[in-house]
Amino acid sequence: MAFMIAQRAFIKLYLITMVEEHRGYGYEMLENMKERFKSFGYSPPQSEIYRALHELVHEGVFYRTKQLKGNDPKVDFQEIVIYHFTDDGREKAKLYKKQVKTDLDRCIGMLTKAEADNYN
Amino acid sequence: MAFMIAQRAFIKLYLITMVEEHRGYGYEMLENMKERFKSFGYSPPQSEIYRALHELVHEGVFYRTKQLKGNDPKVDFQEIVIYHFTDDGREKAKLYKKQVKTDLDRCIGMLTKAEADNYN
DNA sequence: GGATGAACAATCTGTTCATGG
DNA sequence: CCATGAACAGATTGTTCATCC
Repeated sequence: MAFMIAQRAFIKLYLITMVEEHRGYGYEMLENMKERFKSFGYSPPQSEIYRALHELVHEGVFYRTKQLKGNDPKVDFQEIVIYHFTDDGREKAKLYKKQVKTDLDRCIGMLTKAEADNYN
Repeated sequence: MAFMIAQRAFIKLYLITMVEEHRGYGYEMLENMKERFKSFGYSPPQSEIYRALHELVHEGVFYRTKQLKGNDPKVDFQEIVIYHFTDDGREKAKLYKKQVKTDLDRCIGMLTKAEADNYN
């Protein structure tokens, strides 16, 4: 058993939730996470977001489509990659989230214990 | 800023507290931590304990003395390494613990937030 | 600046090996 | 088995570079 939850798993958890909510593409999700954790002084590195996305694709949870960001190609040629659940991806994701939940609880327990054990 | 607290820091925290309480040597502290976290399925690896101890010595927090485990050399020749605070080690340790406390709080906050954000 | 991807280097961690009583 | 230490291999991570619009 590992010590703490890995950053990778933590990010995957958020990515899955964001895809559930149809927030689509990498860069946007990166900015979203940065904003959420700004007050914690944590800024997920860009590379980790993409690695996590690639892994989820590789694991058969997501598949990718490409589209232009703007609806009118004349206006914006920026191509973005959108992620969607595969047929059994939703089920896989559900299971994954369940496992992560267990791990989150375990980590919170250990950290709380450490505070109790080491500070008055 | 790193994502989560490092295992190294977590272990150092416990080592400092244990030395404060005059629980002396590496192997014993290892067993102690294993026992404490057994229910969490976490078993700190032996190498990490020693690395953490070496670092604390290197950082000038601890110094080492050697002694035989049994008081009677005829009974037990097992040599053990005892750790003590250096002159300014106590102060350094206090500061270190303070920093770790901040980090523990931060981590608990992030993990709790993750549960709130990703589960119902 | 927005968006994606890959390469690279550093760090951290887990397992194994080595030594001795 | 108790006790310490080091070596080694692998995984994770952070920074940087590359590319395109």
